[in-house]
Amino acid sequence: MKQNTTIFDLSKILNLSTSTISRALKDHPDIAAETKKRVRELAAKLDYEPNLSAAGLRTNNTKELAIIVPTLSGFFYDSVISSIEGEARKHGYSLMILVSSDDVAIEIENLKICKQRHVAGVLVCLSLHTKDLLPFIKLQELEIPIIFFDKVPNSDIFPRVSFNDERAASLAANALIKKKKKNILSLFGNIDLSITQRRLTSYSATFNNHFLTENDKNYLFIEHASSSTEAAEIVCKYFGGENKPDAIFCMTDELLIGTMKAVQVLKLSIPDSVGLIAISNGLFPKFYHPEVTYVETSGHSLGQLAFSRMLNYLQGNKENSEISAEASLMEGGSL
Amino acid sequence: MKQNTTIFDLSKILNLSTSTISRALKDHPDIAAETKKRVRELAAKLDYEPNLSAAGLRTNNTKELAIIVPTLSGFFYDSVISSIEGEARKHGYSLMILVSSDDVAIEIENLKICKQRHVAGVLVCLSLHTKDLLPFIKLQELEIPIIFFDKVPNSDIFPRVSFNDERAASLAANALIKKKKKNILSLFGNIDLSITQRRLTSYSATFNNHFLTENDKNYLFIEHASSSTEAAEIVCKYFGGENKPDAIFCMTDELLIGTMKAVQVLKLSIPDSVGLIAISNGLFPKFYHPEVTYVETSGHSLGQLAFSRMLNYLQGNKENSEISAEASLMEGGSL
DNA sequence: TTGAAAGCGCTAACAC
DNA sequence: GTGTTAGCGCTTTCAA
Repeated sequence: MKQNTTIFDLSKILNLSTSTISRALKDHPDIAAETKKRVRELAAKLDYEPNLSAAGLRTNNTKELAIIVPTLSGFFYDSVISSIEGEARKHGYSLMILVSSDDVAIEIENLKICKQRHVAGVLVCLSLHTKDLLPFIKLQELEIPIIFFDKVPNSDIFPRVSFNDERAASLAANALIKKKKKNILSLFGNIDLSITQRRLTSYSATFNNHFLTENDKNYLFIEHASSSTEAAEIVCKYFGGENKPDAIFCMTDELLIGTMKAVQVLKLSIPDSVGLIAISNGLFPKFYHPEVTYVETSGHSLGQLAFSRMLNYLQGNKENSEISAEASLMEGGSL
Repeated sequence: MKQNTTIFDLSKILNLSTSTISRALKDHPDIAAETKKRVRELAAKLDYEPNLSAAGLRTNNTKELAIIVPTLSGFFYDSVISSIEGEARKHGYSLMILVSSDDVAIEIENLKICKQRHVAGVLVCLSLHTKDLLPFIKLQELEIPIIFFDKVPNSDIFPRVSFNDERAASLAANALIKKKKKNILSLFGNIDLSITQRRLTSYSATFNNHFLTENDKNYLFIEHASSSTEAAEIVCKYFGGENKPDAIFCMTDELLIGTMKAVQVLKLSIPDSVGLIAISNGLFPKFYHPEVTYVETSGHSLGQLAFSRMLNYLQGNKENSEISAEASLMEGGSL
């Protein structure tokens, strides 16, 4: 086995001390330019790379971040992770990935791993049923910053980054109002989730406010589905009946996929026989023809925002507010 | 700041040496059961967790794996990573994620990070245009095992795990032959990629072999597209003409997505007016109605296989062969 | 401008 | 069955 070159090897060859080598490699101002040059050249020649375990042990700065997500194979977290990984590398951090599978026990295990590895920080999207924040608080007490993103706790002792769900939902509602849709099948996710509650409340309120002032009426058929299959079934049911909706709203990409499958089954023509709008990451709407009009809640932006807050925090700016990533309407041809 | 509990803290409280603590926590046979119990109880009480940087430095075993992928936001690598992360955690390993963005320079930088972090092993899917294997060889010389998956080098000094592309393509071809399709629009990816070449060669050969013995004829329209948009354009072109194909074959999910968009534009009825088959990860075919018949090349299986080879390698079984994950036909209703 | 020395937390050879 | 000790590779204080 070829041995790894260490700072000690370099010091012997150059007749310098290990501290000089260390400083030279870090471009420390005390070291003579000539010395730095010699050190750097030899380091390059011998393929020297610092051992980050050793440095991390010594300085208690591992330059490693962790991200905990409920799942990977969705259509969302991959884009968040991708965006954070890129930013992290730019700033000299590596990214460890931990999947909780929406299981509280695994989530706690993952936090333990973060502690064992002395990560510099953790980005967390809460699992579906996390109630107890104590494990997170304990980690924070050890000076490991936690930034919550997407599914964030209702607690102002943590920095949080999420979407402006209220605004996303009202943007969609306004788009439907503008198109004078009257019978709108409105598909929401599991009602127990706070994201569903926020989106639903704002969505309903937007319609109510409008029809209070306008001398007009419309009907919202609010339904809840927790999978794309369920969404498809609901759509089929509504379009099998007499009073067919003139528009469909989908709260998530998952529901959109189910809806579009039903649209194919029913051979509905979009937007002629029925209009369609969704809240989406932005990927799937482009896979259909006509492309689906959607309110964008982009994983990429959320990732950027989460990472920049992490960086701020690491630099000492420890603000614990919740910040929202903006949502905006993207016109396809479906409404 | 609350200090982290160390083995030294435990040793002082229990009046034992650090080595006894260390051994007790590792369930070393030399240590008395009673001692182990006392140590474990105190450790639990004080929330002791080992510092893996320190252990890694000492033993040169970081219990951390890295995975390098060309991209995350596809429809494939997320499932591979998800599967590997799960297995890795089960076996006490963490997973660091590195994205190369199909950029050779970033790929090399990523290997440097692996070296700096002294990872226990690296799982690599090559970037599109990697030619020089030297950086990988150097890493292997440092006793950091590398398992290539999916896009693997043509070099038998590394363990490799990939799909049996020849078999996947011939399965698809045989399904088309069985349905007596005569005019098949066959969409392949970029011809420069070895995966395209393997799939195309086997696909064509399967048809040729069949029509040598049968007194029958058919026409393959072989086209290459490097994006879903291009695929959609090609499909539209063919169905705008006179001699419309009676089936479409898509080599990847990306091409399938483009094809399905074109199908919606053209309002083609599947499978009545045109049959459809793809080689796919298995996710997208389920999003359409009827569900698309496909040959499955599952990211999940590939991940499992890659991890198990890594584990073998770490346990000393250093075999450098290429192993194939099987492909199998999944019947939807599209052919 | 450079060096000596201590120590981060852990493990393991060796001693008892 | 337990303790002593050295050392993994690095950073950093203090001294020269």
